[in-house]
Amino acid sequence: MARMPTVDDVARAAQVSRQTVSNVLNTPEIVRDNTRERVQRAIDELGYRPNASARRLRTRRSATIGIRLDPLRDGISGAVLDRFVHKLAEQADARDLRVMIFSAAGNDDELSHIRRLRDGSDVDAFVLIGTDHGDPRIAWLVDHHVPFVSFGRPWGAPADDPRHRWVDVDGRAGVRDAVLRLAERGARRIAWIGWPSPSGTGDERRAGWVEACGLSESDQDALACVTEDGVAHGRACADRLLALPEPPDAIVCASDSLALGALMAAQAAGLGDLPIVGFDNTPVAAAVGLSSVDQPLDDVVAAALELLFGESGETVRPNPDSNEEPTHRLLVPRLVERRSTHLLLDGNPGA
Amino acid sequence: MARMPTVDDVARAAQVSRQTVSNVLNTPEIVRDNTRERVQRAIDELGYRPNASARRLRTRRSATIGIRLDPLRDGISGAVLDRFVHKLAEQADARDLRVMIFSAAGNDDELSHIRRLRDGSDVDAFVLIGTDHGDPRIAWLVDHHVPFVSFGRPWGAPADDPRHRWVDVDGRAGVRDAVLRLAERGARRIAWIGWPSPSGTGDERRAGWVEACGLSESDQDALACVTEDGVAHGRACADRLLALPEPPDAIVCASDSLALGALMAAQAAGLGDLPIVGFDNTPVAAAVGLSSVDQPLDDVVAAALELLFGESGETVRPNPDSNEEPTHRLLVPRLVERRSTHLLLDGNPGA
DNA sequence: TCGATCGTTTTGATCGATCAAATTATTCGG
DNA sequence: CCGAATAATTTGATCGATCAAAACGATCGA
Repeated sequence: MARMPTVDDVARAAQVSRQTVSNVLNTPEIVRDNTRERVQRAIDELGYRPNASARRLRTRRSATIGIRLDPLRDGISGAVLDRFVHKLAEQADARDLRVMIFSAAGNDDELSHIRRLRDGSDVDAFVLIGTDHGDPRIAWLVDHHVPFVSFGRPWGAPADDPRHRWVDVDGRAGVRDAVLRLAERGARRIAWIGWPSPSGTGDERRAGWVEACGLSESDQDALACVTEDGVAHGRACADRLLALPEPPDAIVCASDSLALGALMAAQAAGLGDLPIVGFDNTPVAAAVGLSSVDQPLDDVVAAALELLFGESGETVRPNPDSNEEPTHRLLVPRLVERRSTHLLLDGNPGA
Repeated sequence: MARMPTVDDVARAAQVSRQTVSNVLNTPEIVRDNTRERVQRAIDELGYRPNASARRLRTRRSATIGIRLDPLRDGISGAVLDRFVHKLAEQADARDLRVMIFSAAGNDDELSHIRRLRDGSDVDAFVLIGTDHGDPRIAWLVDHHVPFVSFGRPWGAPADDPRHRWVDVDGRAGVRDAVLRLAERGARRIAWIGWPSPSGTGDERRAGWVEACGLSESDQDALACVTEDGVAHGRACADRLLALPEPPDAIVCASDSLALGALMAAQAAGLGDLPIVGFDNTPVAAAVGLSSVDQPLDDVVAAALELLFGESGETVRPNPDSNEEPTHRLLVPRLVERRSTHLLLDGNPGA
C-alpha cells in the first residue's frame, strides 16, 4: 500500500510550508483566502489525512473519550447503559471525538485501565456510568486530576463539589409523577417494588413513591417490597403483594426488569389489568406494552459532553476547582404511558 | 500535573540507554537478566508508562480495533450486537488491544469513518457486524486492503475468498435442531415465522426449518409467515397462524422479538402451553422463559480476533490472499430449552 | 596473542505533526 | 513615500517512542 501523504507532501504540492498546511487545518482563519484554497486543493487531490498519532503526540490531546462496559448483568436493565453508549458514540462523532471502550471486572480494575489509557495519552477524559454510595473511583479521579464526568450523582458525598462533574436524572420526580398519574386514574393502594438500601438511585426512586403515594406509614411498610433486580425477583415480590389481604391496585417498580416480573405475576393471578409502571423505558417495556419512566438519554449525553468539552469543541476543559460554571446537571424524566396504565380507563378499575 | 516519565528518564535512572529500556518492554529476552531487572525496577519506581501515541507514530500500529454501533433498531434483537461488543471489549483487553466505537448512519457513512480512522492510523483493523446481500462494504474493504473480519458470511458472494475473513454461526443447523427437538417431543405441525427474502441470515434459518419440519410443500406455505422483525409483527403473524383451520402445534421464529410476539399471541388465545422457540437467546427470552437458539458469542469473538491477529498477539496479520490458512469459521449454535418447549412434557400435548 | 564471532548495549535517524519564534509581506497613518 | 504596526508565512525544535546500524565487550579457536 502506498505511503500516505504527509503535511510535507501537501506543502510541496501547494508550494507553501508545512506549517501553513497545518494552519489551514487547525486555524484556517489566519491563512489568506488565496493560499487556503490552494492548499485545500492540494489536500483534496492528494487525499491527505492528518496522522492522528503524530498530532496526539505533539498536542498531548487525543480527542478520545473512554468508557467502561460492565460485564453485562441482567441484560434488560443493562440495556440503558448500552443505549447510553450508542448515544455517546453518535454525539461524540458529531464533535469529532472518538470513543474507546474497555471492560473491567471491578472498580480497582477499572481504575487501572483508566490509568493506563490516560498515562499512555490514549484517552483525554472518561465517562463513568452508574455511581455507588461512596464510590471510590470518584475520589481517585478527582485526586489524580483525571478529567471525567459521571452519569450518576455522588451519592453520600456533597453533590456540589465542582471538581466532580456529573449528570443525572431525577428518578424521584419520575416516580412521583408516575404515582400521581396512577392516583389520578383512580388507584388508591399503589405498591412499590424496589432495591435494597443503600442504593443511591434506588432510594431516590423510592422516595418519589413515598412522597406521592399518600399511604400511612404502616401501609407503606406493607406495600413496599424490597429485592434484588431481576425479572424473577420482581415476580416473587409481586406474588407476595398480590396475596395480601388488602392487595395493591397498582404497582410501581424501580426497573423494567422488576416490572416485567410483576406483570407476569399479575397475569398469572388473573389480574391482567393491574396497572404497572417500570423504569427506564427499555425496548422490552415497549414490546410488552408496559408503562415506564423514560430517561432522556440524548440530553444526558449532550450535557455530559458539554460539561467536559464546553459548548462545542474537542478540547477537554481543565478540571474545574471553583463554582464559576455549573458542573452538574439534573434532568427530568418523563412517563411513557402504555397499555398497562390505560387499563383503568378501559372499564376495568383495578380495585 | 507532573510530566510523565519517558524512556529517557527511566534510562537515566537505570544507567542504561533509551533503547535498552525499549527492549526491556518489547523484546525482554534479548536483555541480560541483570540489566533487565535494574530497568524494571526503575520503571516501577518512576511509574513509567509508554506513551501510546509515540509508539503508534513510530511503529505505524495502533493495536486498536474499530467497530460500528448501529443506531439501535428494535432493541431486543439488537441486544445480540451489544453483547458482541461487550465480549469484544473483554477479549480485546486480554490481548492488550483497544476497541474504538463509532456510529454511522449508513454504509457509505460507515466507510468514510473507516477511512478516516484508518488513514489517521487510529485503528488497525475493523470488525463488521451484520452482513447483507452483496454488501458493498466488503468489496470496498478488500479493494482498499483494509484489514477486517466480519461477523456474518458474504451472502451472495463466494464464501471462500481468502481476502475476506469472516466468522458466522450456522443458523440453519440451529433452527434444524430446534425443529427436530420439537418433533421429538411430539409436535407435528411446526410453523415458521421469519423475515422476508432475500435476507442472508433469515433465508438460512428458514432453510433449517424447511429441512427438518417434514411438511408437504403446501403445508409449508401455509405454516410459514413472513414479516419484518419486531414484537408486534410476530404477534400479528402468530395470530394469523393460530386462526388457521389446522393451526400449528409449535412455532419456531427467526428472532426472539418475533417469538415474544408469538408467545403473547398464544397466551391471548389461551394457548399458554404452545411451544415456541426464538433465536438469539436474548435476556428477554431468559426472562420470560422462552426457548431460544443461542449463538456462542464468546467463540465468535475469539475466532474473529484469531483470524485478525493470530493465535496470540496484537499485530494484525496481513490481508491474506491465498488459502494457506483458514480465513473463516462457521460455528454451531445450541438450543437453550426453557419452559416454552417443556410444556409438551408437562402433560399438555400441544397437538 | 590476535582476529573472528557472538551477544549485549548504545548511537543517530525517523515517524508526522504542532509549537514558538523568526522572517517576510502587507497595510496604513503621517 | 517612509517607517511602524500588523498580517501572513516560514524555520528550527520538539513530542516520545522504535528502527537500523554501529560500537562494545566477552568468548574462543588458531
